[in-house]
Amino acid sequence: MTKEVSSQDIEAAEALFRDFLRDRGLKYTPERRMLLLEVLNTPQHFEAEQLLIAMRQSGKRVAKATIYRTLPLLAECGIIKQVQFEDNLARYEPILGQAPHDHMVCGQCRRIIEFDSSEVATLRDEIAARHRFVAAGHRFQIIGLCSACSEAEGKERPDATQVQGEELSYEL
Amino acid sequence: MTKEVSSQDIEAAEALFRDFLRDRGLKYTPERRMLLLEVLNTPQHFEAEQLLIAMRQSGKRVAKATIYRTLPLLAECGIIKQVQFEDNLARYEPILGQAPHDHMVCGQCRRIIEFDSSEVATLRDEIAARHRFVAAGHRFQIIGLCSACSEAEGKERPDATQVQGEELSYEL
DNA sequence: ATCCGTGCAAAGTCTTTGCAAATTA
DNA sequence: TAATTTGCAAAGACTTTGCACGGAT
Repeated sequence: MTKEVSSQDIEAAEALFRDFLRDRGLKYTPERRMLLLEVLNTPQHFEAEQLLIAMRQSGKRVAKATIYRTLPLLAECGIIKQVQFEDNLARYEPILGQAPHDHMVCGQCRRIIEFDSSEVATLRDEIAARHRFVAAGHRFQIIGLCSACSEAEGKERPDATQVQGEELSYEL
Repeated sequence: MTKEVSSQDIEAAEALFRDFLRDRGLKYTPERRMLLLEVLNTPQHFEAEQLLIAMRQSGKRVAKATIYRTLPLLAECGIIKQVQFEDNLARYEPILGQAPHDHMVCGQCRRIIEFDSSEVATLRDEIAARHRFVAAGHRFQIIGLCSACSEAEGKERPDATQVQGEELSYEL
């Protein structure tokens, strides 16, 4: 279930990032490139720490400070996006070729299910318009119980394998 | 523009909190009572620090640790609710007699506008059902520009007074 | 050559925790 | 009386920052 990233996507991302940096008088350093590649390889949400560990395992060494300094840049140029869950922790997710989506979080097993956000965006724009507000984006999250947990109601936590359907789901 | 809290509301809240505590073998201490009252008096969002300062000004002294320990209790019994904005800071808002609402945040002036969340809840339930997910709640936020800021586009930050309409709005 | 970036460690924020003394039920 | 709370300070988790050296244009 690993998200595939084509070499085309990688090139596009690199071009995007490089141009973004150049336009601001910033440099495309090996560290930034390594981070970009690592991020593109990350199937889902991640936080600074996880990225650091993953990189160490592939022998790519960067200081944590560099990660903290680079993530905002990647977010600003639209390669990744910050997402918030209950724990107030800075998480990010790659969004480059991804269709806009929001998340459903199971309060029991912490499983996260993504769903297309177009309807939400439509409603968002309607509501915003009513208040003479110009919507640029939104943050939406449904909290509840996934099918497995609502069926198990009261029983022990079902293990992840028994519920993997065709749905894109993963854990916090 | 201060939200009025009737003595009835206060009594109801106290009863709620007291019962909640009793049911769990916890005690209704003067500190918890002071915090409850202070929270009910807070018109909008607040964070631990603000609460502490507000209380000091009214001569009510409690340790910050007590605040951090009490807020989750008030949230658990439905008197307040945690809300998240961009900065990953623990904010809360009183929700006792309030109609469910979500927020619109102006990325320019940080003004926050509340809006009824019933439509969002409806859409949420539809989406959840499609994924065999049982929705218990949601977190929704529209990010964009408020009317004042979108008109001022590119100019300096409009000051809060010039845009106070009938809308409930306040700042982060 | 100049300005930017990295690493490292120190400093910051916000939040949680350990403990002894003080309270509540 | 027995168990919970509080206040205080120390500890924690996560993030930011200062600085000297190294690297990019």
